[in-house]
Amino acid sequence: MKSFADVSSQPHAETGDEISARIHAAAEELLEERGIDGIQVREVAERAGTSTMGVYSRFGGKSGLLDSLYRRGFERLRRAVEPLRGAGDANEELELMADAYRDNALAWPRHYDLMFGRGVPGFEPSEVARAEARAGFQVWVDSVKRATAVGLLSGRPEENAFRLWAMNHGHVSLEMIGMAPPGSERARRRRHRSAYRAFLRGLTR
Amino acid sequence: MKSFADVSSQPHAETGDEISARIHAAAEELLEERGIDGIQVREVAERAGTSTMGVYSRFGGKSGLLDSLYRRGFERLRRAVEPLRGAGDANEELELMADAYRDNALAWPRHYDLMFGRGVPGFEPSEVARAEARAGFQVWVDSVKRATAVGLLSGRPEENAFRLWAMNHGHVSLEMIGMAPPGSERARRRRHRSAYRAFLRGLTR
DNA sequence: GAGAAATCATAACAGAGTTATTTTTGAGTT
DNA sequence: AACTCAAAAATAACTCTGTTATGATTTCTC
Repeated sequence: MKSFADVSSQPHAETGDEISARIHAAAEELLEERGIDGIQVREVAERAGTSTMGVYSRFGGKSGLLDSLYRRGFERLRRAVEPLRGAGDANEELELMADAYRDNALAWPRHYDLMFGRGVPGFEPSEVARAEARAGFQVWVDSVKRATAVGLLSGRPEENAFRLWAMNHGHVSLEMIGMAPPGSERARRRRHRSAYRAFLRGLTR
Repeated sequence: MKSFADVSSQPHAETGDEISARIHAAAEELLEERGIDGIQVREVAERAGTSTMGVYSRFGGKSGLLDSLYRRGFERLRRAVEPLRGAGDANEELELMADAYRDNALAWPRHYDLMFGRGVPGFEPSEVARAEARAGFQVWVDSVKRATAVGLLSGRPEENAFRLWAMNHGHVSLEMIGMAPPGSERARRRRHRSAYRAFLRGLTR
């Protein structure tokens, strides 16, 4: 794997043809099945019914493929969280979003690894991909704004949304590498949720 | 890199001889110089003035070497935080520890990557190494206990210490992958510290 | 319908971890 | 002091995987 910078303009799989979609799907399958280093160009190509060159002509190589999966991961996360806007009052909305964040991460753990860099040799997401990832963050900002408007939170929404994200990510991430205190899924879920509540109390003036 | 499980009993570099120490030092140098995939067995061996086999006979291969670096990373983190016990009142102590956590992570970013899995192909730390890492967590628990005793925090110390850790890790980790809102080092440091303060408010009943 | 551009299959290349083989070294014994 | 044998080291070979090269083929454009 030599260069990553020169493939950042590769098309997202969504926009491609049938074979691109199959390649993408095969890579995604392998990702969750075997982890990030289970994604091998030859294997992906074979599963997609094409040759290794297909991955190069369509995605610009492994890096482009990973970039595409990265974008898919953030897109999926956004789609899990976005529909919750307006669900219940401002507090319930944020609580549900925090839950959804954790659920999504644990449902697609290897994807989450990719999105936050765990286990990825020399991969750096392209600028477009990173921009998309950050754009998904806007959903959080919006909900925090709502909560601020009704007096549930105080302070700059961007800052508080980032704190909320950091709290969520910190918990999920430590949980996923086995550093969280032991406990059942129920207990861990409860821990995450109560962390959200403490977060809320701390940011309310 | 084929197996990781069978090298977990390799000695820590500390306990080894002179050449082990040189190998370890070379690997550490390469880690911070070039990142995790800059650690190449051949290069490490050459810098240490030995042959590639030295890495195998002494560390059991690359995985054992990474395991040793992992342990070193957590040890260094512990050593950065531990001396702060008893520094100032319970609140100042925790605040200083949060600062020190961030400082250590940013001073040794590639090490931090290794400790929390960023960019590491198929590496899984050995059980001993993970146990050591978790043991370092006890320092936090102790300080949180102190804070709880003086009424600064309420709730189970283990839980709160974990939340504190998760908050710290979430912030540092997002900052390191460039997902934090833009700002100077001063601004980012302030953000991290104010997150600690909010954390504290949230956990005080 | 012809030429050009992209794509595909196959194979060759290169880097890096690992294993195998041979050489050297060093301790213990007589 | 010479010899034996085991451990460690050096060198080379092996393998896996990302990448690039090379013709052949298909597809798109004019």
